[in-house]
Amino acid sequence: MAKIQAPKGVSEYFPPRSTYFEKVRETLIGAAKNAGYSMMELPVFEDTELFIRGVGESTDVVSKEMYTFEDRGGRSITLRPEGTAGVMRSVIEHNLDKGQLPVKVWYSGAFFRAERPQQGRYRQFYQVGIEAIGGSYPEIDAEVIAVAWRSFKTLGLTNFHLDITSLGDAESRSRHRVDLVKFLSGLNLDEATARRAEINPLRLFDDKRAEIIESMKSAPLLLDYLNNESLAHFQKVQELLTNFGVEFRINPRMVRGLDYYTGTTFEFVHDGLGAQSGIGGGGRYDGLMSDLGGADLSGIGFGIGVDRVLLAAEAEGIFVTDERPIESVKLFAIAMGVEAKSYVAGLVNALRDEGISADMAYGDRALKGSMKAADKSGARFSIVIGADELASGQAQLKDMQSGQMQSITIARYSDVTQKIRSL
RNA sequence: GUGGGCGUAGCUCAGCUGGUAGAGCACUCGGUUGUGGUCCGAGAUGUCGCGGGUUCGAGCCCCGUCGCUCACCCCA
Repeated sequence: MAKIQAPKGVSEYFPPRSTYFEKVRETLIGAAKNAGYSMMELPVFEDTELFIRGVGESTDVVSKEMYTFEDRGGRSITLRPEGTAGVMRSVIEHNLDKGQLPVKVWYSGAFFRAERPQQGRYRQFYQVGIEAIGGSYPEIDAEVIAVAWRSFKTLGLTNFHLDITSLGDAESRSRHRVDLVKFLSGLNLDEATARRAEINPLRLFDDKRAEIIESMKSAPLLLDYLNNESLAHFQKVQELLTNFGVEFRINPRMVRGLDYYTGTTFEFVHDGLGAQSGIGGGGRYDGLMSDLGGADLSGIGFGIGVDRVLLAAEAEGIFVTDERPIESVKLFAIAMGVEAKSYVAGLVNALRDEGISADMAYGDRALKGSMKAADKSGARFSIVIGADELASGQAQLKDMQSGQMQSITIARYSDVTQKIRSL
């Protein structure tokens, strides 16, 4: 029988690495909760129109990276390539924007893009994101950035940096665009590059080729075109971040791939990854809500790539790969002989009933093998129970770290649960 | 979509100018009638990615194909 393989480019996590993945995700979510964000659980597929209108038809994400299919009713469905559009749709649909503002929510889940996979880039990947909708105060910009910053710090990441810039408001952007296009027309660009410039002239700032980087050095920067209002907002955000102790650098050449961004935008970059070095990013979006048929509210949010943060954490040696699980059970019980087997199964079940984590050795392994299983499980204590122990009502409880043993009563399950709870 | 590298044990990999398949780790058992981590010994495990070709003989050479991977592009 031929083995069935996972579809190309998907990431999967299984023990022991899955425990690290979980730790990363929980840390990111924890930072969001800690700042007053509430959970939102959304569908992984949406009406295709949502992403065309929300993310922007001209973006690469929409034009060539979406998983789009027709459902049985003939509707065009797309597996979500990002999280913000879905959140907006749901907020509008359920009138959350008519309640108290800002609406602050977090989400976590799988996202899909049909790209050629490589290190840190998958066709199904995981993101944790937050959105704060309704309110264009600089304090919210600073809060959102600080939440991401704090989550990375809490994880123990050090080898990363934060780039920020402002794309200003529509007025600032269109003034800049005129000059930028004029500048680019004076450059001798190849056909593919010229086409990219036509779709989004800002893209050229992101080009990795040395000659393009060189010729873009004298290109007009959007940051220099911000009007007073946009500039004041951006300066306030910087001031707040500095007060918070969040380190950042202003990168006027930073480019984001989604069309909806306006004003403050930011990106977290890790230095220990391959080519896919962005571990998270986001920004403000002024017109998105109204474009999707909602109230004309501004919002700001970020998306953090869980897969990439895990890679980054591993690159920094945050997770020591000693095979021992980081989360383990309190007691590991081993039975010697058949009668003891059912006693032990009952004991483990009783412990679990009491909320005490417990596991056991199955089958007829030699004691040595069962002790090895106890060791591997990372259990805090182990206990061996055979005919002798059942007869005497006493057994040796072993501390797996120190190796010390103590005699405990096992006559009733409650004797054991009480004892274990007290340790 | 474009280019490079690689497919041999569960994992990481070795395998000479073609001659019938190896190591380390992990696993199981034993050394120590019932106490793990260290040490020692033994054992099990392979359609050498798949299909074809050349050859007396292919893991090795040739062609095709599938997969993985890294980079471009793009992005989390």
